[in-house]
Amino acid sequence: MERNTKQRQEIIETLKACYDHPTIKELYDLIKKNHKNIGQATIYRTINNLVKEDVIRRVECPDGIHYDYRKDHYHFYCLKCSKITDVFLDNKIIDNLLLSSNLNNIKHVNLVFEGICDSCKGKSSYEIK
Amino acid sequence: MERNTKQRQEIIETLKACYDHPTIKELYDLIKKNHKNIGQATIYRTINNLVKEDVIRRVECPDGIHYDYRKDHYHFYCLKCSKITDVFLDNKIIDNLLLSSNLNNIKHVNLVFEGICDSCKGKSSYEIK
DNA sequence: GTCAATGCAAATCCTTTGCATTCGG
DNA sequence: CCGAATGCAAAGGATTTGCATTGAC
Repeated sequence: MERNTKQRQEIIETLKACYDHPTIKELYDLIKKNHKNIGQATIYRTINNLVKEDVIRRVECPDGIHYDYRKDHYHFYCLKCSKITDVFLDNKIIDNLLLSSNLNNIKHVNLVFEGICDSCKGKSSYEIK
Repeated sequence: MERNTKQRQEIIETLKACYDHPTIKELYDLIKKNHKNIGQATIYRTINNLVKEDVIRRVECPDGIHYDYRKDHYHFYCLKCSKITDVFLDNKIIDNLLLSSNLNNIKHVNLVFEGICDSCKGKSSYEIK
């Protein structure tokens, strides 16, 4: 169905090579380096398609939407420095969660732990960004 | 610290009376009915303050940010009709989740189950909005 | 009386759309 | 070739900001 264009390939490859959960703007800036006349409408359209096709994942955070190529884990968001880190959970834990929710037909569990990361822990007064 | 202004009261009361997770625009339209010259900048500023003060909660969904006055539960989002419903989970389940995440200093767990709701279940071809 | 909060308008930022052109199948 | 995807520019929304004024304390 979807055409395997240069742009689509580049977007997927860039996100795959990227372990730090870029926003769409960050992704656009990264891709611009290699492919300098890609249009931002292409990024928006392609990213939205990839999410619908379940090729990539949206990570919904307090500071906006980030994207992740990998889909086998969940996330931690630091309320102080906004850093996102991967959280790997046992399947059994998620099964338990689904079981006790009494829901069915769940396609995806959007799970973000929010708190203060270790390196921010020691620092003085924090402000939620 | 924060002044208890008419506008702030009205925003809190409106959200408290509201069980359907409004977006900021929906909240603005609701409040306009009673308080017709409130400025939208006030809504934005106040809502953001209330989130920081942990008085209200952001609900991050595929179709954008919704707000909830109540904080004792989680959410289900229907990928077909975009309806949000409350999901109550036993504290033990969340404790387990936190325990197996190996994280500490977690202030809040943002948890949204995404899937197809019962009333959309029967319907034909669905498209993720 | 003071200063934080408000209302208004403008500015800014983010995302989508229209359309002519390109290019994958 | 054909039609879906692209690039560009403009439109459309959403959110923030500057500033004079108001009102909570």
